[in-house]
Amino acid sequence: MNPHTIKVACSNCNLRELCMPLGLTDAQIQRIDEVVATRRKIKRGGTLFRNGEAFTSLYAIRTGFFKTCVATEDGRDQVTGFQMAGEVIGLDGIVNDRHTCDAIALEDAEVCVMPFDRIEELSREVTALQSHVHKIMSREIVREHGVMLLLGSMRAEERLAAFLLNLVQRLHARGFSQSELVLRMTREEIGSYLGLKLETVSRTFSKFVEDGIVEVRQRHVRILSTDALKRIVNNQQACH
Amino acid sequence: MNPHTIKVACSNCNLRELCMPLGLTDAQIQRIDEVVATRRKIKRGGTLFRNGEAFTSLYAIRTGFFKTCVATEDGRDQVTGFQMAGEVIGLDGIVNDRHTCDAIALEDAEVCVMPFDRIEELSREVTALQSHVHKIMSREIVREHGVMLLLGSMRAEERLAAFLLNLVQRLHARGFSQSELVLRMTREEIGSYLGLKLETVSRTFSKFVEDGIVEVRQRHVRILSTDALKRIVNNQQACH
DNA sequence: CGCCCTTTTGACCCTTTTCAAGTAACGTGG
DNA sequence: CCACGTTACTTGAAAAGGGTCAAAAGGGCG
Repeated sequence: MNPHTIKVACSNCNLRELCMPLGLTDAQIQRIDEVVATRRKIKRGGTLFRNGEAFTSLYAIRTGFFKTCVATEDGRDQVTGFQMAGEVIGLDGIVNDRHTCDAIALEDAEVCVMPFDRIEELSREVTALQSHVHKIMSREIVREHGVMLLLGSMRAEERLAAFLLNLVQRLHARGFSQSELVLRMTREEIGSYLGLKLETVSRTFSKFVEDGIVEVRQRHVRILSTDALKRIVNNQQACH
Repeated sequence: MNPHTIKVACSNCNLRELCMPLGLTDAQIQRIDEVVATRRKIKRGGTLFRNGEAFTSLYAIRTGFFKTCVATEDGRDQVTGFQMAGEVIGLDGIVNDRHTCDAIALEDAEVCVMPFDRIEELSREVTALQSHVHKIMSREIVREHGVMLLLGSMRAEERLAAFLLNLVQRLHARGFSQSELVLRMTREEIGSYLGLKLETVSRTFSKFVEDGIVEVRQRHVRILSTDALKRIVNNQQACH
C-alpha cells in the first residue's frame, strides 16, 4: 500500500462532529466508517455532479467550497447554495435517482463519497445514523425556507447583509474569524444566489464601505460592525 | 364503538398512492397502517402547528388545503408553500424537534397524524417506507429549489404563470380539471409566496385576462391557454 | 508582460411598490 | 332572508428600487 495514502476514517476525522452523529459507541463509529466508500478530489471549477446525472451518493465536503445551481432550458440560472467543509451535498438526487442541480467547486476540494444505498442499509441498524440523515435533510429544508424569506421579502441591502452574516457565522463555527472572510465566489454568483444582478451586489458592497460597515478589498471582506449588519437585516433604524 | 367512526386505514385510503410507497406486500401494508396514530380535523383558518411548537409528528393531508409560512421578529412574513391532499407537512420540525413555521388551513381540513418516532421505528424494518421517507424529504428540497429559481430570476408575470401551472398540474393529478381551478388563498397569500405585493398579483391577473389567457371571477380561474402560460414562464415570444 | 476576467461606477429606463380610493363579495347576526 | 360591517380585490398615479447598457479600471494567471 502506498505509504502516502493515509487511512482517513470518519472515526479520526476532525469534521466528524459536523457531518456525523454525536454520542456513538466505539462499535458504532467503526460501522459508520463503512459509509465512506472513497474520497474524491475536485479541481477549482470542476463539477462534483451535474443536473441529469444518475444519483448514487451523498458527498461530505472535507475541504474546499462548492456552489449548487439549478437551471432552466431557457438559460435561466439560480445558485441555490454555497457549501463548505463538513456540509453534505447531493440530497436533491434522492427523489428521482437523478441529480437536479449542478455542484461546482469554487476552489480545489475534496469530498467523502457516501453511497446512498450503503447509508440506507446502515441507518436501518444504527439508529443514530438514521436520525442524523433525517436531521440533515430537514436542516436543508429549513435553510431553504430562510432563503425563500430572503428572496421574497428583503431588499438588496438586507439580502447582502444576511448573506455576509450567514457566511461569517458558518466560517466561525469552523474556527475562522468572526469578522474577516474571503469570498470564494464572484459578484455574479452572489447575485444569482441573492436574486440580484452583479452590479447591484457591487453597488451594495460600495454602500456598506461608505457607511463604514465593512472593508472590501476584492474578495477580502472585513466586517467592522456586525451589529450594523444585523440592524440592516432586521430592518431597524441606525442608532449610531 | 361509535358506528359513525369508520375505520379509515392507509390500506384502504384512495390517497395511499400519493403519500405511501407503492408495491408493498399485504403484510407490509398492514404494518404501515400502524404509522397513522389518529386523525385530526382543522377548521378553516385554524393552525395545524406553529413556529416554536414541539415537533412530534408528520401530517398527511387527507382533505383540505394548507399554507405554511415563516416569519421574522420584525414582522416579515413569507408563505413557503401551499399543500393539498396527499401531501405531507411538518418536515421542518425534524432537525430541532421544534417546528420552524406555521401550518394554517385555508379550508376545513383533515390530516393523518403520523408520530415521527413511529415512522423512524417502522422504516428500520420496512425498507420501502424508509426509502419513501427519504424521497418525500428530497422532493421537498427539489421543490424549494424551484421556488428559489422563481423568486430569484423571474418577473411578476412569469411567477404568476408558473404558479398557476403548478397548481393546476397538481390538481389534475388528483382528478380535477386541467383548465379550471378555485384558488383557496387570497391575493396577498399568493403575493407572499411569489415575492410580490397583492396589488401586483391583482394587476398581473388583470393583464392575463386582457390578453385572453385566463378568465378570472374572484377565486375561480379558468385557463384558456395553457400554452400561453408556458410561453410566459419560458420567456418566449408570443407566436399568436 | 499581456490578455482576459472580474469589478466598479455612471446614466438612464423599466418593473414593481407605495399610497390612495373605490368596488365587490362574504359572513354574521338580526 | 336581508342589512350591515368587514375583508378582499381592483385600479390609478407617483415614487423608488433595481436592472440594463456602457465604459473603464483593477487583478490574476499563463
